[in-house]
Amino acid sequence: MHRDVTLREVAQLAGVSSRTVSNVVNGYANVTDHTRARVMQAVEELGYRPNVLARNLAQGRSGQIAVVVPYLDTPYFSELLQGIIRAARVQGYNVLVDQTDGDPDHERMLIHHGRSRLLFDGVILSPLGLDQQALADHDPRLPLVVLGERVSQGTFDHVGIDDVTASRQATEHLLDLGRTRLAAIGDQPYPTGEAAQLRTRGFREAHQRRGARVHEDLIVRTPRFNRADGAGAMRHLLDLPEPPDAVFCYSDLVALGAIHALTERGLRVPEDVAVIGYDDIEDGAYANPPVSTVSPDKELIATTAVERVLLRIASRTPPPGMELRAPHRLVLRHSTIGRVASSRPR
Amino acid sequence: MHRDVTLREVAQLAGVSSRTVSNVVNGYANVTDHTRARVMQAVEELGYRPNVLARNLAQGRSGQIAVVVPYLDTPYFSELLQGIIRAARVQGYNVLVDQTDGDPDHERMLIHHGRSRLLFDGVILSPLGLDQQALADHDPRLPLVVLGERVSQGTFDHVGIDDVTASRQATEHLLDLGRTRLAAIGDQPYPTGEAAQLRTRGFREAHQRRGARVHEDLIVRTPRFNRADGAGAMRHLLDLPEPPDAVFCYSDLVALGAIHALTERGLRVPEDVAVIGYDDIEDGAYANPPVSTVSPDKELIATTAVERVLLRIASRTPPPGMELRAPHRLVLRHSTIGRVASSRPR
DNA sequence: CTGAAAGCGCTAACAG
DNA sequence: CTGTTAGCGCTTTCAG
Repeated sequence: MHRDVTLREVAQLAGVSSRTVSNVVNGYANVTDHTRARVMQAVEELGYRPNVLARNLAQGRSGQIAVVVPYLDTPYFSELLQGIIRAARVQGYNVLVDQTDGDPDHERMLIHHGRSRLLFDGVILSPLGLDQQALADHDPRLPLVVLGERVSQGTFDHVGIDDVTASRQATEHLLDLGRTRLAAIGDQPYPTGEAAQLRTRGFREAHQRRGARVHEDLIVRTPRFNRADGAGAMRHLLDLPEPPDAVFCYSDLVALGAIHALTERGLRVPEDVAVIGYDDIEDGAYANPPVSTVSPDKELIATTAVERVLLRIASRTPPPGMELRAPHRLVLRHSTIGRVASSRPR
Repeated sequence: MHRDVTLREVAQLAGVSSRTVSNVVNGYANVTDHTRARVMQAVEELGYRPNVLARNLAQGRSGQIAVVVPYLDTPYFSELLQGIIRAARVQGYNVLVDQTDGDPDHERMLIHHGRSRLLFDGVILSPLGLDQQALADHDPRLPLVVLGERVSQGTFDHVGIDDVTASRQATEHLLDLGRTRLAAIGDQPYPTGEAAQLRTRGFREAHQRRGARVHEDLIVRTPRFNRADGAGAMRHLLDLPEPPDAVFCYSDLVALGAIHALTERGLRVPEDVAVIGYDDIEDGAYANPPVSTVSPDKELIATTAVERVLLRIASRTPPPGMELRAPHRLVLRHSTIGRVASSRPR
């Protein structure tokens, strides 16, 4: 393994100082066309490529952001991650991905800059194990953007959609279908379950607005928002003396699990039970039946998160924490309205 | 923003040289218990945390591997990525994730060490746009592990399953069900479609073994292995004068798309058409009906890939390229065998 | 087992 | 517009 070409060698060959080469390589305009050409030629000739490690050390930044999600195999997160990586690359940033499995200690470590400094310049975090309190305690020097349904504490940005409104609209849709016994799957009445609680609030508000009464025993808790939880909760609901005729699920995975359980029992969706989900993942569109859902603008969430974290990285003094709301819309498919609409997704 | 604590400051406080602190921090045994304790205390007291950037430069390695997949929102890749990140973390490595969208230039850039040196110490690549030829041309100094169905060229490792056998078994299963008009969705008869070609080969071999004849017009090409392609291909097949009574899909997504199209036309799976997929993604298990599939040992593929790339990184002289085969098994669900088996996945 | 000191390759004051 | 030079903070050879 022969030694790599260094900046200095390029400078030597081009007959200029290393400072000038650095300027050329980094596009700092202060160079004559003529010198630039000479330098470029030397770069070509020697096959020079900058050593990021040295640059990082000299600049005191890594040019990387960390994206931290609870579970990578959750379609919602992978779809989001995709957008984040694209947006970051455009800005010349690389993305370090980490998965926490919802482990609070792991999440806590990350908002304190990991176990070593400077590995990443900022973090985009989708918290699961940490509540508001714990999040507020993050290293104030670490540019942080939080995704999901937490509220900004002034020291970091928060990007998400209006969960209460979205949930209310989803529930109203079910009520407007003439359904009367609505279930909700996914409540989490404890500090780290803020996302879930906002959705439950929307669920209640919808009933209130439509003058319907909430069936408290049809609000089911689940530890996570995955398929297995959805299926389990649905089975539980079907075992009740008076099962629901519609279900608002706190994620599309939960909805898919619920539909799985319904089918298993020989029930039809939506004829016997209407189902609506949340997140608008691709699986939902192709499921049988295709699942109605709350569709957040994921692309915008991703680009906004990247934009904000880079802005924080670039700022000398940390900007105040902002609350950023992306738009959402209700996407109606067979799982609530039946085969009346065109069935072809996309 | 106050300056960070450096190794030297710790050394000063502990009354030892920086060399010793370095030894302690990195666990190089050559230190007295006594000195170690003193150093540790100083570390605590000052809240010292090593600066990775400096360490990287001094060591000439980044402690990162790049994982490069065509599409992050493809469940198969996100499930694999999950395993890779876990395995890498155990070894103290961070994972840089990149998505190529199958762009050959992007892939080519990566196997030549990206646009700058040392950003990552090795690469795990799932190629899509590059064929054997192009892959063989990778920077020989870059530790490389290739996933999927390519064959090692001697200069990198290849980790995958035995596609021909797996595909043959899936097809035999359909034939053994008594189906006679088998379709295959996903063929790609061009240089970068090696994965697809191996599956087509297995499809043919199965017919041969069972003494059945291959219906050439039922082998459908698709540019990708996603839901939309699956649905499109299935619609095409259903428009034929004599549609198939069973379909072997080259991915579970294709299978889900195919089932979507079948349901749309009012056909029943598997009564009218049996469907089997490939990859064993979670969606398949919860789909309606649950999808039979070829299940590769993803966990093993992930850990093996990490193991091999780290081994290559650690080796002074590059080890010869190895061909590593992970096991697979056939998972039978309703989409081929109907409701006879237990329906609860997992 | 520990100390001193020379880099790692690049950036960015500070002149000129 | 370009050259000189002093770091960035850590690792690591070489002595002792």
